[in-house]
Order: sequence, then C-alpha cells, then structure tokens
Amino acid sequence: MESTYDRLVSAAIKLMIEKSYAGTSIGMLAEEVGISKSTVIHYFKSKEGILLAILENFFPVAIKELRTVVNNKSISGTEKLRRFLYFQMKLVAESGDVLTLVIRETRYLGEEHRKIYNQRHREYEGLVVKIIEQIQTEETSLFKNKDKNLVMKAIFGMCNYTTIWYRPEGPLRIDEIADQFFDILSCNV
Amino acid sequence: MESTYDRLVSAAIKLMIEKSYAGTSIGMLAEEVGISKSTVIHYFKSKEGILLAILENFFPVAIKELRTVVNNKSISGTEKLRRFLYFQMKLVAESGDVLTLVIRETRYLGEEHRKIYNQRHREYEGLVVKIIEQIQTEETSLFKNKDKNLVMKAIFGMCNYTTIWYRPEGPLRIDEIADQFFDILSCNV
Amino acid sequence: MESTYDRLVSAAIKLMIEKSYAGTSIGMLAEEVGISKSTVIHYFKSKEGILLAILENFFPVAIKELRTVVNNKSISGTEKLRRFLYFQMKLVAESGDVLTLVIRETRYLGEEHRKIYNQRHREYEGLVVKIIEQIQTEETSLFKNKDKNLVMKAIFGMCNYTTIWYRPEGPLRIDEIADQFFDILSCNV
Amino acid sequence: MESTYDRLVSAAIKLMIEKSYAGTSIGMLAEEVGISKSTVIHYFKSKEGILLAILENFFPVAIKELRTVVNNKSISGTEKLRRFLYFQMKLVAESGDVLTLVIRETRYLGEEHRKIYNQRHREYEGLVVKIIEQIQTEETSLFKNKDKNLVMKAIFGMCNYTTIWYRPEGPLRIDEIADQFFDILSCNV
DNA sequence: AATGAATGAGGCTTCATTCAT
DNA sequence: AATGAATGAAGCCTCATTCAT
Repeated sequence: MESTYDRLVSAAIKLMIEKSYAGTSIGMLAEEVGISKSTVIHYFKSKEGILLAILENFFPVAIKELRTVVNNKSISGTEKLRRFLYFQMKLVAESGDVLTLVIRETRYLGEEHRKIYNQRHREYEGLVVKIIEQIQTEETSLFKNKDKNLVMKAIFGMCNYTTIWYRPEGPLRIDEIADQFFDILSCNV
Repeated sequence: MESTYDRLVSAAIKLMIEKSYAGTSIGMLAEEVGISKSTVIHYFKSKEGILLAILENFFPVAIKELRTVVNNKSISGTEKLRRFLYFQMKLVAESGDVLTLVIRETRYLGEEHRKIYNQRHREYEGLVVKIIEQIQTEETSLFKNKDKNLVMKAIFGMCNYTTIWYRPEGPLRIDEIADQFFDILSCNV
Repeated sequence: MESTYDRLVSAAIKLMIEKSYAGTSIGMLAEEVGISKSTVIHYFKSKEGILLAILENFFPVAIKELRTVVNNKSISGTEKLRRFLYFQMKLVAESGDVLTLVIRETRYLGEEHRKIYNQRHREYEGLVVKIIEQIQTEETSLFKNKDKNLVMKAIFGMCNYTTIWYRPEGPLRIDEIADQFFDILSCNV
Repeated sequence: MESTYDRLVSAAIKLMIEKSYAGTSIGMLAEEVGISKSTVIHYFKSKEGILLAILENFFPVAIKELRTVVNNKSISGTEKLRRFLYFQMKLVAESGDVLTLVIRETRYLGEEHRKIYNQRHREYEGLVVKIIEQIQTEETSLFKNKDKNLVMKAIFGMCNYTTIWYRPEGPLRIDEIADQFFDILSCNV
C-alpha cells in the first residue's frame, strides 16, 4: 500500500492545483488523506514544506524524462515537439498542472528555495526551447522569424491551460488533444 | 481623481490575480488603497461582493467590444482573429488575466452568481469560436479538421498564460507578442 | 469605567509576572478580562505587542517619578535611598515586578524594541546609581570602596525578589519591608 | 564522557532558567543535546519529570553542603554568612539560579511533588535563618531588631538576582561579588 | 538506549463580518 | 463616506505524549 507520505503528496498536488496554495488548508489535506492535521506537519514541518515536497517530487522526474527526448540525436525536431506535447499533456492529465503551480506559488517559498525552483523551471523551459531551435534549423518555414522563447511560452500556455478546462469525461481524450495541439502548432491539416 | 470605489476594484483585480482569491484578504486590499477594512466592506458588503464587482466591471465591457469585432460583416475571419489577439493581449497587459480569475475563482461565488458568470464566460468564449468557424469556412486549410472548441481553448491558453510571465520591461512589447501569436496560429512565416 | 485597553494591560502585567511571558497565553488574558481572544489581538496586534504596551506603560511613569526624587537638591543621599526603596516596594506591591519582567522577557521583543527597552532599563538603573554616588560623597563610611553598580544590583535584587515571596496577608506590610531594607543597607540598628 | 542523562539535566537547567519552564520545550531540549524528542521522554517520562530531576539533582547536594557549614560549632555567625555567600554565588554562577527556578516553577509540579520541594526549599532557607539567628546572638548590632526571615529573603534576593545580570566576562569575578555582598550586609567598610 | 509515526490540545494569528457611531 | 470595537471561525504551528519497533 502507498505510504502516508506519498498519499499526502498526491493529495496536495490535487488540492493545490484545484484551489491554489492559499486556498488549500492543512486541514483539508489531512481530511483528504484521513489523518490528523498534526501528522501532516509531522511529515512536512510546515505548509511551505508541502509545496517543496511537490516540487521535489515533480522536477527531477520530469526534467530527466524530457531530457532523454531532447538529447535523442536520431529524431527530428518536429517529432521531438510531438513527443513533448504527449508527455506534457499526460503530465497535466495525471497530476494537474504542476508547472503552473510552480510559477504561481513559488512566491510562498523562502528566498533560497524559490531560487532553486525558478532555476529548475528555467531548465525545464530551456529543454523546450532547444526543441524549437532544432526545428528552426531543420525546417524551412516552421517557427521561422519567431522569438523562440515566445513560442515556448505559447506552447506551455496551450498545454497548461488544459488543467483549467479539461474534464476526463469530455469529448476529447488526452492524446487527441496532444495530437491537435501538434497540428495547430506545426500547421498540419 | 479616481473614486475610492474604482481604486478598490483596480487593486482587487491586481491582488486577486497575483495572489488568488483565497490569498487576498480584505485587510490587504484596505492597506493597498489606504483605507480601513470596514470601509472595504462598506463598499462591497462582503468578500464575494468584491469578486462580483470585478466581474461586473469586466464582462459587459469586454463582451461588447469583442462582439463589435465579431459582428463586423466586412472583414475576414483571420483579420478578426488578429484583432481579437490584440484586444485580448491588451486586456491581459492592462488588467491581468481577469478571465483566468473568472474560471479559477467563480467557485467562491454563490450558486446563482456563479451560473451567471459561467454563462457570460461561455458567451465570451463563444464569440471566439465564431471567429474560428468563419476562418474554417473561408480559408482552405487553417484550422481544418480541428475541434473548434479546442482551438479556442488553445488560443486562450496562449494569451492568458502571458499574465504569468509577461513583464513590461521584457524584450517584447504587447503588440509584438500579439503579432507573433497571430503568426504562430495562422502559420505565417 | 476603565477602558478595555487599560484593563488588558493591568491583567497582562499581573499574569505575565506570575506565570512568565511564555506561560501566559492570549486566551488566559482574554478570559481574565472577559473578552474574546480576537479582541486582545485587535488591541495589541500580537503577543509581543502586549509586552510592549506593558513596558510603555511602566517606564515613562516610573522613570519620571524616580527622576524627581534623584534630582531633588535639598535632600541627602540616604534620604533618597529611603524614598527610592519606598517607591520601588510600592511598585512591586502594586503591579508586581515589572522590572524583572523587563529583564527576563525582553528577549521576546524584536531587536529594535529590545534595544529601546534595554536603554530605558539602564536609565532607570542609572538613577539609582546616582543616589549611591551621592551617598558615597556625603557619608563617611556607607558604600565606601564598593562597586556602585554592584550595590545597585544588590538593591534591586533585594526589592525585586519580593515579588516572588511577598503575600499581602503576611506579617509585614510593604512599608515595613522598605523600612527594614533601608536599615539593612544603611547599617542602622 | 558525560552520560546522556547528565547532559540532559544540565541542558534542562540552562534552558529552563533562561527561558522559564513554560518557555522550554522538550523539542528544544532534544535539539540542544542532539537526540530525539522521544528519547527525552524516554528518560524523564514527562516534562514534569525533567523539573523533578533538576530539583532532585540540586537539593540533596546543596542542603548537605550548606548544613555542614551551619552545623560547624567552631566558627562565628558572620563567618558562616561569608561562607554561605561564597557557596551560593558559586552555585548561581555554575548552574544559574536553580532556587528561583524552584520557586517560580514548582507550580507546574503535581501537588505531592510540589509539597516535597517546597519543604526542601524551606529547609534550605531555614539553614540561612539559623545563620542569621547566630549572628543576632553573637554580634552586638548586626541584624538587631530585624525580622530574620526578611533578612534571609533580602540575602537570597541579592544573590539570586545575579543570575539575571551576571556575565563571566564582566568586571567582577564571582568571589569578588560574594565579598562585596558580605561587606554590604555586614556593614564592613 | 533510542527513535519515527501519529495525535489531541492548545497557542498565536488572520480573516470576514457585524454593529455602533 | 468612513471607521473602531468586537468577535467566531478557521488556519498554521508547537507541544507533550503514546505506541510500536
């Protein structure tokens, strides 16, 4: 069975994305997992600690996975973009938009931690920028004359916004959404 | 000079977008504007009233303006898209992402109010869907075989995400961002 | 009738001397005065604010009164000592040993406030040192060859310890205690 | 090397004198000694047990030592006073004012324990009263017509207050302070 | 001898709100 | 139009303690 700690982290991700950091109380978390408030503190020391644990839980895994895609020398830039979109959308579907959580809520972290996570966030974004660069090099027209950072932000905006409106019971599956996003971006018909 | 009420609404938009509804307290708002907590309540009756005022302040104006664009029979769908992007980005730049605020925080409204605002929100989105439909009719390839609702969400995602990362002192002006977004979506080089 | 604020300060002095700062809770204070915990915070902003109010309430009055004794040019040093002992013992009897509270608990104040109060405390002690200096000048033998600061500390020790053991229903009245303290110090029989 | 138990008692004395009983937590104690909270409880059963251990550690030793001074038939009362002052000041310097801890904090002990320790405390004070009685008998003038209990309290006040202001790096050594206290009390020049 | 998991009670504080002015 | 007094509910956190290991 899943450890209390893991169940807490999962519940925290779910709640904080849905209700925002400030809108999520330790009591809610405790109730969700079926333990006492004190036990939540026992594991995370403080509310900030919960956010920290989420981020610690997210970035190492996500960056690693994305990096293997980006560093793969045998596939094209557009294929990498396609794979990234699948990866990111799966992430959004599974654990909500942890990335937006990162951006929106790192303000609640102490200076030191905030720096670390901003850095990791930039690293994550940087990997997507690399994909765009590769596309700009390989393709004749896609993303030509575009600011690569802006394209990256556009892509993340598209994907992350999904957290807000996506419902599993809706008409489109997560992979269909990823497909269509890919088509929109790559100008496929 | 701006009325106390107007200063309160502006401050409320700023704070609630930055810190989320739950993360913004009446005390903060009072301090920001330099009046007492009691006076804030005096104007809005309750915290929910503040959110209400923001929405009331936003939708009628925004919907009206967007509608004149959409209903204009003499311009093409792509041109409408371009104009919408300018309009939306200006909105985001000026008063932050009120739309995301709407989506994220209407949960704090009482049932009746929530319904009203969800409806207005859908109306706003619907206007953008109409633009996409016009494009699908006119153009040979753009947005062909795409779910028009998904395209709409993709566009809003792109635009609204700007609130999170856009800094006026950054390298791109708001209208340049709108331009590039238009190019990305319309597959212009 | 006494204001809520004044009643709170009096109750706080009483409780904090009896139970120490850490041992006194805002809830106790509220109950003692018959109001809610929130109201205590309403007046003092924080627990530290209570300590601050006590000190602000004590020092200006005490220093002023002691200063008029010390600056009186027409009375002898020993007479000043006698008067100080009466004054200090009355203080101790009335409002407990606020001075020891100051010394013991200023650690709970923020740096800035702590400095201010340490300074005032030194000023208060300094006035007693002046009395001892006058005695050393006038008298042939009393306090000769003694460290004036140590004598001062000895006197305060004697007086302040009273808070711990003095009971109004005990065999000695406050003025009798002051009298005997004076005799012990001045070597009167 | 010192046993964990002994290190805990030492740390507890230090912390509780500095921060008061209520202001000292088991967690602090654990951290100070570098072990876990559970281990502290393991040794003392409860927080009250810590106070108990301190007192048990203090009184038997202190009373025994003071008694040998008081019962010594071959020395004068004033000499006994002098020796007591040395003894008491050394105690204060070494382990802080455990006596004041006793008076201030025995309130936190259960009824039975409180009785025992109040009794021991009275016994300790009684030994000093005996010294004063001897002085009143032998000397012609010292402490004549004074309430012997009040004199005792005055002496303890002087000595115990030292805990609050004494700093090893200050201008006076512990034995010099004892000397001057003796002179002040015995009216020596 | 020593510890981690878990908790209930309580402490400080924030907060939205009511009321009287 | 604006505010201070007062509060109940809730939030974060500390703490002493129990239990199993």
